[in-house]
Amino acid sequence: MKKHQTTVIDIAKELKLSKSTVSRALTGHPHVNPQTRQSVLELAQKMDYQRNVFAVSLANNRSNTIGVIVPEFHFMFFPQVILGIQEVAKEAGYHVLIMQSGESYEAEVANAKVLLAHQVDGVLVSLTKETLNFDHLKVFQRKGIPIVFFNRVCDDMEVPKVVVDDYDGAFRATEHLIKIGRKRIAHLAGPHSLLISRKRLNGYLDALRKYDIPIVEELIISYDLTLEKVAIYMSHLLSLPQPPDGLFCINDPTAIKAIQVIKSKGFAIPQDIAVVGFSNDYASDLIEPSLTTVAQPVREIGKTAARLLLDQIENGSDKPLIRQLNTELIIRRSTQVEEKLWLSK
Amino acid sequence: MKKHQTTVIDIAKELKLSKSTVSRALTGHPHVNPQTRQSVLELAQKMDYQRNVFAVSLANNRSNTIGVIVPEFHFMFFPQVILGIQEVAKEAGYHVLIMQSGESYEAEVANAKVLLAHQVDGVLVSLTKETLNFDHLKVFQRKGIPIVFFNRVCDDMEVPKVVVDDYDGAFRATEHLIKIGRKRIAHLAGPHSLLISRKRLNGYLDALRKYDIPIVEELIISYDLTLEKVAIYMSHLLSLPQPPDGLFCINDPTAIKAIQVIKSKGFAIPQDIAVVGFSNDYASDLIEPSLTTVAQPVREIGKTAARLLLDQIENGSDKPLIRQLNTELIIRRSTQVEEKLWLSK
DNA sequence: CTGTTAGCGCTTTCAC
DNA sequence: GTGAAAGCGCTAACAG
Repeated sequence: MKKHQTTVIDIAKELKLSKSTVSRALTGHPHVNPQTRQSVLELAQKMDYQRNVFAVSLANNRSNTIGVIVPEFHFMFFPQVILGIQEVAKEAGYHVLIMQSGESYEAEVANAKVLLAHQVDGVLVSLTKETLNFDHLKVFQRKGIPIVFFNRVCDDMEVPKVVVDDYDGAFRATEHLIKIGRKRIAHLAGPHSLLISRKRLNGYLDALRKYDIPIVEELIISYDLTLEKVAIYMSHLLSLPQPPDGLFCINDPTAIKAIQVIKSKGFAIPQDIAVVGFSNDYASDLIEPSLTTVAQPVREIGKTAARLLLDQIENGSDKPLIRQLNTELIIRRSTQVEEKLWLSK
Repeated sequence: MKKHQTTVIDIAKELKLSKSTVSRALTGHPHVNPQTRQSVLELAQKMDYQRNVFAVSLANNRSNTIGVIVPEFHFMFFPQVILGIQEVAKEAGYHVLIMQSGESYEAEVANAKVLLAHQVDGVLVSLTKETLNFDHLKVFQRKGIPIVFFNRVCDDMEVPKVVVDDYDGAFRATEHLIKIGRKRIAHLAGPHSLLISRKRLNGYLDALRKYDIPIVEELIISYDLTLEKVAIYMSHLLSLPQPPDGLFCINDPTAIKAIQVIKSKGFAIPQDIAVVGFSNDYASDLIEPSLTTVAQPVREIGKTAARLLLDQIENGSDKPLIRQLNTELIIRRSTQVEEKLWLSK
């Protein structure tokens, strides 16, 4: 059974003070007799006193809490971003409420409601791949609760966003494949609903255009990020009369899965087909061959987004600026012939 | 700027009702005119009305929220467990507050305070590797707030716990190494502070004893799970006059790191040294050679822990039972000679 | 420096 | 079926 929790009144009675004084002592208000404060603090400690945030929030009409909504927890990307968010939030004295939507639009809507009900002072959100309607997020705007998007951003809303330069990353990844002599470069793209899919696709296309490589429709496959399907698409690509000699994947999990399929079909990487991913996942350096990929400053994304949000909360600045972080192409063995490897050591 | 949020009073005024009636209509109280309820619900919808959980919790003295404290987010284990927790909690109508301690005892203490302040109805906790004092958690008990440990459990407190059979898993992992003919089996163990380290160590020791393999002190290295150190320990082991021919690691990240070191030193896996991990991490099937490991029912751990907690919260049952889930030995190439591989296909 | 008072938004008796 | 009033625990003027 839940027992009675000790309140300021309990402490006040015990010390024959008023609850206001106790409250002041506890919150570190300046005009309190050091003696008084001392005894209040001690007694509070002894009685397991714990400020009831609900009462505080109710009284202050602010919760000192920010909410985070991410689409999934299946790979390391979002957990890492959250680490960055927590770091900044903690420093500023904010709690973080983490919600995870499991890539479901409905869950995202529900999560938004929960955060709203918890009176968060602001929200950081990365959309699910299903999200096409944004009413549940516009509610925050209407209520004047700052919102910042990161990674999977919403194009329809004029709020700050933190992204990496997906276009540029994809461009350079593709350019790298071209520079090592690949001519038939396939692209396993993400769903069109996600802006990042479209930006990465554009980077890929423009790189081909720049180097006058023909764009072959059948080499571009857009899919819903359900990893199981990668095997199907890769088998298809590899069984084409002219299979690709290069492959750029929307993200690392996709690329890693693709590598497994390619190897199982007896193709050599990178000799027959060179592969590039996107994200620099934990596993990309572990597989054989290690994966060339576009690294994102993951933790920095979280920190930047959190800073932007806190800035809005505390200073009310709300220019809908887009903070674009840089990516870095990390070249590993999936695009590197052996000789170069020796040279670089 | 945060704007005025719509309250029951706003709705009441608009509809010329009392706030009590509005409240009753909103909460689904039986004695309300269906007509009235209908109009209240509609207006609430239209006005973006959102129940203020703080006010509700304050009035009800319960939050319908459970807290979760995990040591880290660096690998997939805890995020996956949380998925299981959320699944069960959601179904029962509870919110989940996720806190992450970054393996720091101090952060864990702070996290416990936050949860306390948020009036959680119960807590699920997995300890940091630093945690040796449990006062911050005993506070929950004193306040009558149910607590359930999982994975990294506390031996000092009489509360329900959810673990996997670490001893048995370690025993079978070691036995497997013995059965493929290994005689000098090293063990990279976790810190003694963690019960799971001790249990896995015991499983390892007992397996050796059962098969009359001498226990060699110099082959057993206990470390603090700081992955960077694995290289040092492995180099040491491999440079012994008689290097080990088998290796059992406390967890998969350790084993994966060990494999990289072993390969870089020119030893063959599994011919020179066979390796077994623990957890069946996402990456264990991706590395070369793929890692034999002890799989844990990760999501099930979360679900079981959540169910145990909800049971305590709602029915007050609080037998300090220990729920032990089974592990499964997954044999992969890090302990398998090539021939067998062909046979099994 | 400290006490008094009102009120945050909601639920919940107790009347009618 | 609905309203009035009290109270959850805390903060924040306003007096003194």
